[in-house]
Amino acid sequence: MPESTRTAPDLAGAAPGLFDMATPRGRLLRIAARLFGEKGFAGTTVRDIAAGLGIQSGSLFHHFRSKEDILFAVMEMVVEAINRDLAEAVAAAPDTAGRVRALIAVELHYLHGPASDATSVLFHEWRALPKARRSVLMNGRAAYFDLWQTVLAEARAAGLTPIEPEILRQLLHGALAWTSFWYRPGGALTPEALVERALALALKDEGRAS
Amino acid sequence: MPESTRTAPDLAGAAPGLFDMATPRGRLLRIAARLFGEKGFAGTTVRDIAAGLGIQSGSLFHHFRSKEDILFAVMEMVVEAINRDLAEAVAAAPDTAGRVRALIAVELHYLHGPASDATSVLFHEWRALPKARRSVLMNGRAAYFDLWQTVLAEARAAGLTPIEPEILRQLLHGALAWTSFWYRPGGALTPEALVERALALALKDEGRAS
Amino acid sequence: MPESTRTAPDLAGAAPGLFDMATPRGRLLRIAARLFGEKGFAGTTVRDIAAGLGIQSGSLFHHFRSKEDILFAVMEMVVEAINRDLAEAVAAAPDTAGRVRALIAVELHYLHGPASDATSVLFHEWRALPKARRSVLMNGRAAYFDLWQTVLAEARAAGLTPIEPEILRQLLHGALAWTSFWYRPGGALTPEALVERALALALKDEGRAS
Amino acid sequence: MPESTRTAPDLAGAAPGLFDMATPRGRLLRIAARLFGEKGFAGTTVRDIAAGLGIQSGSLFHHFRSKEDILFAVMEMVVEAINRDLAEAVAAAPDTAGRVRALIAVELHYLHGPASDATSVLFHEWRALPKARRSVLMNGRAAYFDLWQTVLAEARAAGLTPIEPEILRQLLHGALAWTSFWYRPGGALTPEALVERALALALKDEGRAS
DNA sequence: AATGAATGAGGGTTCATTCAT
DNA sequence: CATGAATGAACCCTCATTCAT
Repeated sequence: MPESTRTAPDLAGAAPGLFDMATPRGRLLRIAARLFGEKGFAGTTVRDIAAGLGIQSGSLFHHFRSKEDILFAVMEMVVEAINRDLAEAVAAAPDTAGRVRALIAVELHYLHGPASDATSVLFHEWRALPKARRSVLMNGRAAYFDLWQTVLAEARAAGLTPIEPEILRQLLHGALAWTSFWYRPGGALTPEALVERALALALKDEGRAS
Repeated sequence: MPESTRTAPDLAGAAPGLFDMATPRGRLLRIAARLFGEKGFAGTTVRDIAAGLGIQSGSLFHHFRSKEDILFAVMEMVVEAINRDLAEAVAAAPDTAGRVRALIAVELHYLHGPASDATSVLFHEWRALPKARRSVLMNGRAAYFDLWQTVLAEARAAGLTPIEPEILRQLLHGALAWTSFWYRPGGALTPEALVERALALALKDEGRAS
Repeated sequence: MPESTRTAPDLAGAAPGLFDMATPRGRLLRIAARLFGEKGFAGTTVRDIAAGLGIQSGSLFHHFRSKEDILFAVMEMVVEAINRDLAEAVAAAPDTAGRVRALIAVELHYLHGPASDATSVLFHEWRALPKARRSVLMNGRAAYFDLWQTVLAEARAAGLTPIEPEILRQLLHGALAWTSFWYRPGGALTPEALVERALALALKDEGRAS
Repeated sequence: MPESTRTAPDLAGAAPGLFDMATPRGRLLRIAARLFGEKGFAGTTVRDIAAGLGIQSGSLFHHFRSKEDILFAVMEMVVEAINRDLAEAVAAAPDTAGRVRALIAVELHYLHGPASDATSVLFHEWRALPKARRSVLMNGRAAYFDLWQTVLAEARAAGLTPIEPEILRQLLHGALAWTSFWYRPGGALTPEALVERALALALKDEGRAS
């Protein structure tokens, strides 16, 4: 188990309000994120979303011009929030390994904390977007990818991994993104422990598992 | 780069005929796998598949009772083939690290070799199946998961990784499955090199990257 | 010919609005009943029904979840209405023979009056319903069958017929239901006269034909 | 109960081979009649019929040019057979009441004896035929209707019924045809007893029920 | 903003029928 | 005669979207 000084940033408090539940728009996005996450974008109908809000399906279109716009808005919110949190967490970390752990912790926190629905959607439903909008999103994620790559390059320079930063980033991203299919917090494996396992995967001699 | 003696099993020749192109059924599955891989199951219409075969959409239903049956058949074929190849490759490997490499190599071969379409579908479209059929598939994959877990337990016992076998299996599965979104053979990174990177991720002191 | 004092209840005015023509739903049911009666349930397409309403076929499904639901709704309305009218007519009849005549008159009125389309459908298209729904309908008709049987038992006790009530009920029901294939009001045989013929069939020494 | 001297013609032996089971065509018609009777013409597919014969659906069309032709052939066979039997039975009857009983007995025998499937189809599926073919069939039934009408006119002249022959014929036809929906031989009510009940319906002072 | 009836294109599927083998 | 793959039209139904109220 990680010692307290190496503990990942607290997972509970972050992204407490990815969506503003005080506004109809925020509530709509929250419901949509949940449904897209559960049943997929294609498997979710606008009627499902409307029913979740207690309104008629036609009324959705006063808030968004299309179902796809809803998906895009969900993704955009995650992109912005994750960018912000990631930068903060990395800045606060004391050393290279801490920065890698921070990246992993933030990503897992998004995948399994209060923003899990929306983050799942961002990670697993991007193929539902037309190419044009995908690239808009990719632009938004550029800073995020840069940050990962910078930190991983630093780690490699420090001899913590033999793998090229870009490849390692992709492999880790897959490993983390996939956790949304098998990991659920609340079981025997705590989120913090999962962070350590992923860190052990990323870096040699880090993250002792058990 | 891996030395020739440690080279992964040749990736080019395996699974040359996942589908029997001599039969209408085999051709249908091949086209369907490609389309499901490109546009997703929901995004592919039976008319798309029929057009790919040069027949009318109604004619599909002489070969399969439903679109879902086609998806299931595609997945089943991959499951069977991958089970077979995996067992063979592991049996032929000389030592623990070799067995882990064999697992990775076979999985990546399926993801990026001649069966890449079908394998992508298996890995990424399982949510399109009703729960009942998902579990049928999971039964078919039990041997596959067992094999992974056995080998990874062996690796951990040998001190090659600190991560619990089940967790490591899931993390690696995600890392590998995700490659279908970013990796394409034929570029600077050869399939064999990718195997070594994944191996370096899995095991300490293995798979020197560069 | 029946004397005026024995005349069956007036056939023209009853059930003026089996379907509420003020609502889209009521208009839909009316058209559907007519088409099902003319071409059978299987021979009627949802496009036929929609065309009869001047809307698109997809719009039907805002009112009913399936074509079968439309059929069921048509039948249900007849069952309820006929139950009500039958009970009223029997209650108003002065004696046993009058009660039998009331039963026949109401049944024929439904078969050839304003509700003729829907009643034909109820009598002749029940095989188009799945068994489960058939029995729901049968439950709804229990009161109706009971009434017939009670009155016919009374008639037999009075020596008006030698036939067991249940058998007589079935035979009469067939005789009356079948009239929808050969009888049309407006010809030489008035509805009232037809009632007397059916009564003569049911009871000895009643309903002098000519 | 009828005395033995008034017993209806034996029901067991007639129409033993409405269809010639020695020929493929005969077997096909037998299967088709059964399926049309059970599930209706519209509810029966040519594949159902073919499956019943153990052949492929395409092969049906070597015997009949269309599904409708099969229906028509089934009906034609019944019409011919029933015409023949009816004429014979009426000729053999000693008196007016005996002739009415013969008509009823033959009709019920067709509806519930070995030819029950085909007869049900003739009586209940005529709406599945296009008008043109319906009238061909009606021509074939003219002799049959004439016979009924002649006998019923005789009965009326003898004071056995007050109802006009044509109307009585239609009412009785309905009563008898409808038995295929509720009566099954083998129960408490024997076919012979059912004949007597129908006779009691048709004629005053005949057919004592119990 | 919300309604709810309507749209209209498209979806998966069925099925009688054809025809080369 | 039988096959079985294919046809092609039609079927019931879904669903994102529109719009008058």
